[in-house]
Amino acid sequence: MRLDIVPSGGRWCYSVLVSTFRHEADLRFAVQRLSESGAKLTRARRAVLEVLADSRKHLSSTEIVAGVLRRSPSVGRASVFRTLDLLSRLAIVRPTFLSGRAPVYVLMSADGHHAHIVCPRCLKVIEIDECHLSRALSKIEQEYDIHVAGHLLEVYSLCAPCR
Amino acid sequence: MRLDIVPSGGRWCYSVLVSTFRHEADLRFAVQRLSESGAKLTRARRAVLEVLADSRKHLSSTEIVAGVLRRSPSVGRASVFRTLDLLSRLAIVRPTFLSGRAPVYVLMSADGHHAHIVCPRCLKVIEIDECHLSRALSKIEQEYDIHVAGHLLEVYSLCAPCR
DNA sequence: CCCCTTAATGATACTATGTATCATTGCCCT
DNA sequence: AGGGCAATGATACATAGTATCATTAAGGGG
Repeated sequence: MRLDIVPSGGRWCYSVLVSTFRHEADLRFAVQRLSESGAKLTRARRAVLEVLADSRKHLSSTEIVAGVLRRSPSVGRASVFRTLDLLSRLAIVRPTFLSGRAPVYVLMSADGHHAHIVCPRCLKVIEIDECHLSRALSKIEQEYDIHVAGHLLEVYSLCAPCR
Repeated sequence: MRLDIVPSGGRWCYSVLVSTFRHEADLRFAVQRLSESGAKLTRARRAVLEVLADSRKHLSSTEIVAGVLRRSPSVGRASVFRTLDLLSRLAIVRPTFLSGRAPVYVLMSADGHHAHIVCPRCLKVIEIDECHLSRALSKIEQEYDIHVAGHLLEVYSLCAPCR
């Protein structure tokens, strides 16, 4: 079972991840990466992925647990956390600290990157589709003699209404 | 008291921040930003900053609490967390998830940015001094009509020994 | 330089988040 | 279809972070 595409968030990750699944395609991609890694597609894992895919907003671990219990009451709390850890190791989600009370899981794209803008006043999050980082990353690859597997970019900036 | 340069990490941040204070200059910058914000420079806050400044490695909230208690036994647990929250709101530190068991606080530079490479195998962290993002950020500023106040870049890549 | 205001503290008790354990189940390969 | 073993669910637990509130001390104004 191939893991560690990105370091696991570990204990605290679960409480701070929020989903940005927005399309059926994201769900299919996640299921595929899961099965490619050798992990079994169990009821608990399916439930977590479905909750993430169904949500139109970022979810905290608490919200994910609640959603899973609503959908599949027999799924255990611990399995939700285990699944979030797994998804995080597989770079399917990535925990970030967006706001104090609503930490979130962000979904990494298929090639392992994610970018968003956070407004520090209203805590709104704007997903960035194209982050224009390829040039900068090439330079970093050269300088540090590495091969970039993925990246997370957070930009802090007031949004238009807050300005 | 001007806050919210960057959203507070909130509850979970404290356990996942790690310091990257490495120079006296960083400490002075932090003290200055603290006083500029209107916050008082108390014994508890001084102790937290000194622990961060003294460490040559990333620290979890638990390690920070321990370090503060060693240095100033009278400082209360809660004040350490309150201070970490404050520092995070002032963009002096920023919580990130580096590894499962050793989440860390990263120090933002004076102009509000930070970048590092994380090796997903050995969890080593390499700080990036120059991240070459200015061009990419300009494009993002144009596209989204924002003025970037700071950013965090995490690059995931195996380090040389692990490759 | 010493009050005085009030932000901040420290102590305690508490809540919430994540985890170890382990007997049991069910996924998936052949 | 069956069996091995990954994964589960339940429970109890450990640890991280917070609310509360009486008390203290930072630091600005007089």
